[in-house]
Formats: sequence, structure tokens, C-alpha cells
Amino acid sequence: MSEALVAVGREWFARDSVELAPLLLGAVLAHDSEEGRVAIRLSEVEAYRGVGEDPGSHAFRGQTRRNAVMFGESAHLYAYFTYGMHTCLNVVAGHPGSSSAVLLRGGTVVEGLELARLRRPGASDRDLARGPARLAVALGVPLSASGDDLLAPPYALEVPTAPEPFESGPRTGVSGAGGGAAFPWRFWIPGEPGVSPYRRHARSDD
DNA sequence: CGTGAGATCGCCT
DNA sequence: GGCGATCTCACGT
Repeated sequence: MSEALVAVGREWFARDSVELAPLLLGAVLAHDSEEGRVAIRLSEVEAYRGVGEDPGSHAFRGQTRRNAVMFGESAHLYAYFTYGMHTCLNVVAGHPGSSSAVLLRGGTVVEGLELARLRRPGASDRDLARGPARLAVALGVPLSASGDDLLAPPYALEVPTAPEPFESGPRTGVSGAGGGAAFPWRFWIPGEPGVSPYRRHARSDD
């Protein structure tokens, strides 16, 4: 179950987001704060491409204040606020200007379980980081952290030396153009508990 | 376990 | 002014 993990440099992330996304499955992202460390093993991600290529992407219509981080260096954090209350986290992919990213949709807490429970009162252990907004809360990463370099403290990111076996399907929550079978850019590790349950809008036939 | 609706606000047209 | 890369609770099965 537990494979070897290694730290990698920025160039490792500077590839196409659809290629990068499944390679991040099984990676462990840690975040340190005054409260302590929480680390999450990623079990579900989604790839988003750049300007003009991906109708489901925040970058589709070009650079704006919100998505500016997507246009910068790889391995930085792109955090965005949605539905009036939720923060979701992405890892920027590709080279500067490619405006692509990988959304962290779910995972399991592998370190700092007690702290994660405090941050998500009432949630079962399985649900602590299952879903993109839940994952952000469990890690303790706020919206204001957008733009942070994930390759420097207070973060630590390690990836598997051997890629995890994965499955793929339509992206969750992306409706209209950009959703559905034309963009099967959601990737997950089959059988892992940290795979998000929200597929209602996606019309997947898994 | 599944479905459904409300919350709540920044972003973009 | 409309809607979103969502989550939680309520209620029926």
C-alpha cells in the first residue's frame, strides 16, 4: 500500500496538466502551521488546461486577477473561493503562461489526524479530506495562501517513485462545455476511501 | 444510501 | 444579474 515517496524539483511539475494529474495520485502534501502539521495522501485530482483550450477552466477566457497564479510558475498553489463559502486548492502545472493546473479533489489524512479532526468537527475520519473544499479545511490552507510555493515551507510535497494505478472519468461539478465525456480529466485511485462522493452533475457511468 | 434544496459572495457578462 | 471546479442538513427509502 505505501510506496516510496520522493521530493522533486519544479521541472517535474512543468508538464501538461493532464499528464501531471495522475502522477500526483498517491503524493503526500503536508502543511505546517502554528497548530501543527497535517499531511494528506492524494487519492483524487482533476486536470484543467489553459486559455482557449478548456471551457471548464478558470483560465479559459484569459488572465484575470483571480486566476493570475495559474499563469505563473509550476508547483505554486492556486487557491480560489467559490459558492460563497468554499476554498479549493490546485497545483499549477506546465510552464509559465500555459495557465494549467491540477485541482486537489480528495485524499486521506496520513499525519496530524487529531488536528484535522479539530478543523472538521463532526466529520468522520474518512470524510476529513474527501472533497476539494474539505481537503483545504483539513490541511488548514486559507484562500490567502494562493500563490504560495508548494516546494518551500510551510509546505512539503512528495510524489510516488512509481505511479499509482488509476482510473479516469468526467470531471465533477463541471457542467456544459468542458463537462462530460469530452474532458475525462478526473483521476482517482480505485478503492481508496478519499475519493469524493459528489458526482451528481457529472453524469459519469463508472 | 439517495435525492433535494439552501447557503452565500466573488467573478465575469 | 446569474451562476459557480461545493458542502451540509433534512427527509424518504
